[in-house]
Amino acid sequence: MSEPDTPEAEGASPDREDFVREIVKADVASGAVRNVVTRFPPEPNGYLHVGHATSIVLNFGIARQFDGQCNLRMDDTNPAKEEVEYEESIVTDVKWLIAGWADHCLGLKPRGAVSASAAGDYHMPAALDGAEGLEPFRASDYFEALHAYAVRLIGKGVAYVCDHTADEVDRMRGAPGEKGEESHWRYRPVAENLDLFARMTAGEFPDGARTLRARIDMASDNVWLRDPLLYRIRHAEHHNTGASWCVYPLYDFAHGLSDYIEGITHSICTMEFVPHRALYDWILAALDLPRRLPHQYEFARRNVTHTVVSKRKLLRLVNEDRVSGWDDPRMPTISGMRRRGYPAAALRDFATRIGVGKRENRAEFGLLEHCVRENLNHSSLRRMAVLRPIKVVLENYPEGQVEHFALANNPEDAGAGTREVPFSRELWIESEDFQEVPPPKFYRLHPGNEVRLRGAYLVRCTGVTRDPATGAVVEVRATYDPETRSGNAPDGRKVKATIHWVSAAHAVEAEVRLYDTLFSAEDPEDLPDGGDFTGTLNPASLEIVRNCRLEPALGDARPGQALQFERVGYFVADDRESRAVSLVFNRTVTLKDAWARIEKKQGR
RNA sequence: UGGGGCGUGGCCAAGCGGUAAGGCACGAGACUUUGGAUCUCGCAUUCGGAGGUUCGAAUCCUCCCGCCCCAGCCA
Repeated sequence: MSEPDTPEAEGASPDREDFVREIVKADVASGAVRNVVTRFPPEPNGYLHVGHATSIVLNFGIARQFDGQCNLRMDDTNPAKEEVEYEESIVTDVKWLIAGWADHCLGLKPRGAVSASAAGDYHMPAALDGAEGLEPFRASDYFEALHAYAVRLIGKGVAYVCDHTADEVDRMRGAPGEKGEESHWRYRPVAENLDLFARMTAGEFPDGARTLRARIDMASDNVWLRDPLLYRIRHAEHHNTGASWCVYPLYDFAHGLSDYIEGITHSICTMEFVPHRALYDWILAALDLPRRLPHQYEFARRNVTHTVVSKRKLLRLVNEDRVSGWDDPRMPTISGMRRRGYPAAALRDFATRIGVGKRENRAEFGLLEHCVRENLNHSSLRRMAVLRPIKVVLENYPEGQVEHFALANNPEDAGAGTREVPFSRELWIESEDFQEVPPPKFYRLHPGNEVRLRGAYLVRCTGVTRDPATGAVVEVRATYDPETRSGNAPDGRKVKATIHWVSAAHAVEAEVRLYDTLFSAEDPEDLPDGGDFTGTLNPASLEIVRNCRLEPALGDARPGQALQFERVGYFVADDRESRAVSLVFNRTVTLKDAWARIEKKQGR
């Protein structure tokens, strides 16, 4: 089959074929669907996380591939759990994730609620691109429409007001495998239902006193078809509609109709909603709607090792101060990953690589890191930073002399230019780059050995200076070869290692935060009986290193700018914590470390 | 014990009756002024299991096994 799809803005992740795309493609080919419209409908009761990211990439990716659109919608039908703070973070995160990739597919709407057409249809298509004052769609902007649809259902005799208590309803629904019991009010006359529903809406009854239910089949094998609840009474203010309502629709009633109102063609959700599909279809079919009906398709939620994505658990981490907040760089939230320095394109690449399927899955965290490294290798500025400094004195380098070396900002990208790095007699090097007694295969600095100082000279270690009291090495002594300026020896001799350095006199100090996975366990939720997931929290997930010595160019690092501290890892200045007095850098991800593997093999 | 979904290498995942893609991880080597990057090579005689249909089965049929979801007035 020919592939009309165009090459990607980011060559690494072409839109992949998956079962959802196959369905969409077939619908377009058959003419069943003309304009593809998907939607991303989070409930604003928490911050978006990696799982949402994969859903965003799927939904916007499809919109993008088929020249359609993807509506951002707040699924805000529960006034008790939702907040504007979350809504704002969701908009920010979605825009950030799709920026430069699918912005043109983002479906938004003008302010305000839907209203009915003359024919009584409720339709709210996305606003034209570039229109003023757009905002996300909101299920709460359909409350009026939803209510009208509920009244129609009552009028058709397929919905009724039920007076049973919550406990009774639960009990009468019956367990899977047995039949349910019909409500005493199941055959209430239409007029009485209409009156009661109006009075529920008017606030005559307390919370929980009555509900509106669909009359479907109490004997169904599918428990979601056993007269599901459509509306409940909640005397609560809603963050969008204020005190206008005291009855609120439930998910199953609101969702399919919201899809219909927006003209969604493919409503993609996760596997746990498979049993709900029959209800989704029932509601839409029962209303005799004039326009094409949306359809629901389900895929398996994507999981990642060493983390959790349940909102309840993420909320606990925040509330119990296990992390500094929703955007703690260790959090699997989009805002956390952004703050940690993960590029949006890397997240999209990750989502594309793990694919879309119906199987349970848990992608390795290492794959996410791979995607981040691959992106950053091409985009980050190289800098030198010594995290745990030890001083090296070049015995034969003139005191007071300063040279400047022009080092490439990115060897992978000649266009990135160079910057000047000062060099002098006293330097800081990484303490782990010096070993007084070198282990096997250790090519870096040790007495008698010669190494290259990146972009500068070859130096040979001549010895150490010790603290007379403790005997500890306080300083490494070395000589440099003036003939090796810029790193090559005229006699052609080779060194096996290149190490990074910072001129002591010119160094900038900073604090660096090293992150590891938040949880030690691959699956933090796979617990021995009765255990709590916080028990698998990684005690070493954050290490703060102070008094790091950085090359001067890092003194004015711009927050958000991707950096590679050569030989150490990728970093980003923290826009929240950095102050003039002490810069703070977050480690995005380490560089791959072949030496660590050798050490491991050597059993150390 | 009802209904539904799913089982392809360590992880993810193509495959849609014609003889097991790809990525990550891992291993070996080359190259290297980042022990980074890059490059090369290796890595499932077999697709949860057992039968059957077929010239031919991961793909079709039957039975079995395993895992997950569903009894919120949450989404």
